[in-house]
Amino acid sequence: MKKVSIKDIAKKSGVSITTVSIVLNGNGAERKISESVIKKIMDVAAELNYRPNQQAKSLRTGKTYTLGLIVDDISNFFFSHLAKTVEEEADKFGYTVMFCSSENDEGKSRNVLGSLLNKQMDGYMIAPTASMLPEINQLVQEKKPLVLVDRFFQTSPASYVTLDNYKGTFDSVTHLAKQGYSKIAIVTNDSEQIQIQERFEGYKTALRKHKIPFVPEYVKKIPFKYSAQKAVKEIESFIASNADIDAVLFTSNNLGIPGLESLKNLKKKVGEEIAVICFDDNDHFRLASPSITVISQPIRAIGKNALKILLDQVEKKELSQVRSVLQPNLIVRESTPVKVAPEVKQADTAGVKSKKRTAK
Amino acid sequence: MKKVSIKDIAKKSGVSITTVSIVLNGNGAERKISESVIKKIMDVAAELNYRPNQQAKSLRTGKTYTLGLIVDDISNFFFSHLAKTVEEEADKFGYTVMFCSSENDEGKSRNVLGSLLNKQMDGYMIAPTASMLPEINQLVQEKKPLVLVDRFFQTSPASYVTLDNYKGTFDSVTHLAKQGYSKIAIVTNDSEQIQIQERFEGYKTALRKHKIPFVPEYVKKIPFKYSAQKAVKEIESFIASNADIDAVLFTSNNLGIPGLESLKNLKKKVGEEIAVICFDDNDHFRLASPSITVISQPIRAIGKNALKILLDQVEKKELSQVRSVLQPNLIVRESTPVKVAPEVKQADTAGVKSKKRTAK
DNA sequence: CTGAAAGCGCTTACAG
DNA sequence: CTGAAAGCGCTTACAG
Repeated sequence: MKKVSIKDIAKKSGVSITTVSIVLNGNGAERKISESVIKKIMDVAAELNYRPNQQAKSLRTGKTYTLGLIVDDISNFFFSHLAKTVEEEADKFGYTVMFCSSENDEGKSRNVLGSLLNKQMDGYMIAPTASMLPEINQLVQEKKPLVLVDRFFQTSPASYVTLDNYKGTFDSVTHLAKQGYSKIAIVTNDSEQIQIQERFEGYKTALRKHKIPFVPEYVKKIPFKYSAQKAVKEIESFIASNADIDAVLFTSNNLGIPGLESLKNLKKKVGEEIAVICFDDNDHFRLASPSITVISQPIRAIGKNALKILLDQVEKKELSQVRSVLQPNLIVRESTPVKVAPEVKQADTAGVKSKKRTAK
Repeated sequence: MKKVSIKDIAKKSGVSITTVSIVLNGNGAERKISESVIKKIMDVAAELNYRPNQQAKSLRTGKTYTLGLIVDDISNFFFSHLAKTVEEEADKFGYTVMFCSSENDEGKSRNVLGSLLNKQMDGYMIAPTASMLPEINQLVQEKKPLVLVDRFFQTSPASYVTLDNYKGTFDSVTHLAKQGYSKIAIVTNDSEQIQIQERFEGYKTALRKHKIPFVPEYVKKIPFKYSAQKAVKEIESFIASNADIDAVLFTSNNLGIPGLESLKNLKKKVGEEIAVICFDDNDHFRLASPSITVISQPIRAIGKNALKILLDQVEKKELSQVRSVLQPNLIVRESTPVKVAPEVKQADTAGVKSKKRTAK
């Protein structure tokens, strides 16, 4: 009753394992195996409830039909939805996906990548941490199918799909400026990661364009490693000590949720006392009262694109670097109304800059 | 430059592959391989950037160090958090996890289970759909390590970890009754799944206990398959056509989010015009205004327990059925204040039942 | 202390 | 039309 193999089927059908293998792989007709033998083999296989051992197949053929996905944290809204899409799409092509969380940790990411490598994934989809650059380049050099998601390295030849992060924050600040806000804080991550940098650049450039002075005190950087609780505390004291800001931009889901909690704790009325924009949409931002204006990422498109790029490599259809940059989508909701300034000044961007702020 | 194997290391070190295998598995000392040979082999392996082929190892040893996880939908809050815990814990023991979404679909779940089976997982953790019963029993019969999560089959000898679902809804209704509500609706799934049934039982029993009549019109069952949008519409018309209800209980995250959206659309004031309790906690319920009273599941504990049960089977430490039932936690928030009835009746449960409702 | 050989379950030229 | 044999990259008795 133990594990049935093609050997068992061969014996029971009275043919060789070669024939069984051919038939089971659907090449019976092509190889002109007789109808009766094909039927016999199929029947016996079904009867014995045969399951091909993918390990053995892979060892022989070099294909595992398994893809490895490494993200920061699978429970994060963005990544779990990305994983869903990737899995759905992969399934269509007969691939299963193995996922790992890097926890944004150098050691952990090295470990999980190593273990995926040992398990011979057919391809790798990775949201890399900064420390992974050497490994990423090594993968490219070894010509392993690989696509980076959410982030990438400017110096690396690895393919990637990412968001136009710059545009995301640029559009946010532009929207805030148009609504009459001029004391726009940004809460972002303390990270060298390209997407974080670009979000910050978009913020600064948009301020300049709208003639709003850049105020270093309005910038808060939270380390990735902080727990949500710790982030809440930090953001709370940041907002409290900058009582004059009239708008705040959270550059990720992971910052926006704690951010809103901070504002709730401080009893700052969102949309009235302070305008809020968050990166990444989610249920809470949509359903909150007031609902939150967001920069939404086209998560499904990101996942689909990345998977396509990856499978094109796996199937050797496209091996050169492909860079896919998708556009974010500003969804205006209730948290960013036209500003009703105490001075009842016209909500005109040009007019707002006048009052030069002195460093505190 | 292609794939380095132990053969390459053997050649370069001038020893046999047997010796290489022994050393690489850390049994060099035990097998009394000379220090110098060990060092030589290790050096060569490092130099060649050797990676053991897990496929080959597995084929030989029968262990893949991979666990399969099948859930409804990995992007769902409950399951993505469960996945995170499972992955974290598995990693501690050297296992990687492969996840699949069954999408609550008979065909899809059969497919994903089949492909995991072919890939020879060391163990299976499954949130089974009703249709999976035969496959589940087959797994048990074949003595494959298996643990069910979130749901189980009363007739099946498979181990499981689940929530005391009955208590979850029972406590909810009790809380509502104590707060003075007596027209308590329930929005649940249209499903035979045990956990759904139990939640419904808890609701009915609690009503009886608090002498609140059970009103069939107050029950709304939404099919699993409905999209969130469709659920919103259904719940909206349900609430609209039962204007007299004073409280509503959503028996899952997947119902609570659309449910709150419905109430928002209807401009029904949560906590004032209608009390709300949801199953499963999440960011939105916690941060909403008013915040939502919930029955929270100890997701981490569920994941940890399930993984332990599974690994105990994998390592043959405990092979008999183990049933783990964890307790839910009622977190009272702002959506279920003491009822201020128009009649200013005492918030006394016994007194409330008086006014007999006529079927609409 | 170390190595030759068998075998895990498959596929794939090659031969007839 | 079908089969014998080699081999994928490992581990593991067994022998010396």
